[in-house]
Amino acid sequence: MPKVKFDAIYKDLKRKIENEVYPFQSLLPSENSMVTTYECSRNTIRRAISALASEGYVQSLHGIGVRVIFQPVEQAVFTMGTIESFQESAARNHLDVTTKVICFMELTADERTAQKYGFPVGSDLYYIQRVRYVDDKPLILDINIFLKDVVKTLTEEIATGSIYDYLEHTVGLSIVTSKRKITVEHITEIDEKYLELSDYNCLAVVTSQTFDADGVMFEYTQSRHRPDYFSFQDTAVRRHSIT
Amino acid sequence: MPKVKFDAIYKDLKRKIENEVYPFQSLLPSENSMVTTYECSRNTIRRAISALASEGYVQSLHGIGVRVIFQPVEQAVFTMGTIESFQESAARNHLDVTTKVICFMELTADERTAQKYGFPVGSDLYYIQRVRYVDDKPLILDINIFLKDVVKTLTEEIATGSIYDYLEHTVGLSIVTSKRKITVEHITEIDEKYLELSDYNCLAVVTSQTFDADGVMFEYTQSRHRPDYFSFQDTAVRRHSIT
DNA sequence: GCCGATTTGTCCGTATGTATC
DNA sequence: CGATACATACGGACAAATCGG
Repeated sequence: MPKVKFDAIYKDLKRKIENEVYPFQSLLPSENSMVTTYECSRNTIRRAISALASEGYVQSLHGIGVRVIFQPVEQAVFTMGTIESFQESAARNHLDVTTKVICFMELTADERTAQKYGFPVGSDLYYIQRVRYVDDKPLILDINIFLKDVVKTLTEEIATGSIYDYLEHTVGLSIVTSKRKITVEHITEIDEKYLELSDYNCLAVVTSQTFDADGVMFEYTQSRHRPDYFSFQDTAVRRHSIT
Repeated sequence: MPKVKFDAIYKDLKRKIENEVYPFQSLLPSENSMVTTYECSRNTIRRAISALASEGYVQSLHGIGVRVIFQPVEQAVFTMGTIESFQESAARNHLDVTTKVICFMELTADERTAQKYGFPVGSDLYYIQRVRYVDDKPLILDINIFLKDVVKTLTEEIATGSIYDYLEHTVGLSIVTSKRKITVEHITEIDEKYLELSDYNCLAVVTSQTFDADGVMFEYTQSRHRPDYFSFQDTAVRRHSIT
């Protein structure tokens, strides 16, 4: 159970929206009424609402109320949205997942490597290539580079499971911010070798840099997705400061 | 000038980070010290900081401070990130932009159309196809569908410019939430006809639904991007509630 | 290992402004 | 105009994490 109040309220509202206790297009109870039902301050209610708004669940309307704009979506086979690991995404969709490590090595960043990935020259790094299978179909080619200083001991066996699980629970690293970029690129020989690309000659590439709680970038990842199973979702809210 | 206090502070900090007054990896002044420099309450400071955090500019570290993790990026030719129009993106990068309308029609949503795009059956719609050129290169094929009730009068001439400008300023519509999905799809005949795709056989497709202030979805857009000029950026922050 | 200073995290109560109806 | 509802802002209180002595 979340012991943080606004988080508990956020989760409660989210659940009620997903279960259509508050259906699409309806208004949530007013902030003031929620203050009494949840026995908290209005600030706390507003924090929960703004979290929902940033996920595209609701929309605040000045002078009117907070409207539900969530609609249950037809989930693509593999959808990325918030910052979650492959394992988490797969689990959310009840999919059978395996991972094969095709390359596991340690290296030191030379000038070119440092420039390309953004690590300091001379850093000790892990370089890992993995193929991700969902229901025995090879869908993703992952290239991970980790800063050895931060992730400490990493083995091929750990890489077969969830590296993030390892980092969060065993090493005790709390992952915080992640910057991502999505592009579409021509396939390479490696892509062709490991992914069953049929007649696609390009694929979706998600590159991301992850920063740990000290603000150091400790991970660079490139996920190369088969187009037919790739989907990325996003909600954007425009600040209505139309000056 | 922003007359909203937290927004002014947000913009000031943002500028200082971009100009490296607060350089990469440094800590911002503590919240309490900013309370005195900006002459405001701590809540107001915290709102500004959290806006910066959600854009990947800074990272709050409990008990330590707020670390700058912004790094000036090599901008791709055309980068999408927040909810901004094609025109705005282009202007931000000082690009020369033209638009050609290749289809402009009105139609009424039948069963199939309504299902496919999420409009109510029987809605009156505008259906528009446009090609976007940047420096005379055809980069994007846009398919827009608008709810006629909301956008009122829309002409081919308006479609040649920025439809959003028209909607915001003339019709007075305040656009608020937008849900997007990014996929990679095979090219169609129309793509081939209008975009110079060289040897790519697929492209990046961004579909989005936009909701107005009343929570009505009034727009469905599919933007089909040439792979070599497509880039989407994103920052995700994980709530550290590792229960 | 403990303590205290610093710093961010959560929460409260209140006041005032502004938009809608 | 008044009632309702969200938006912004203030100031204060206590908790939790970090770090140096």
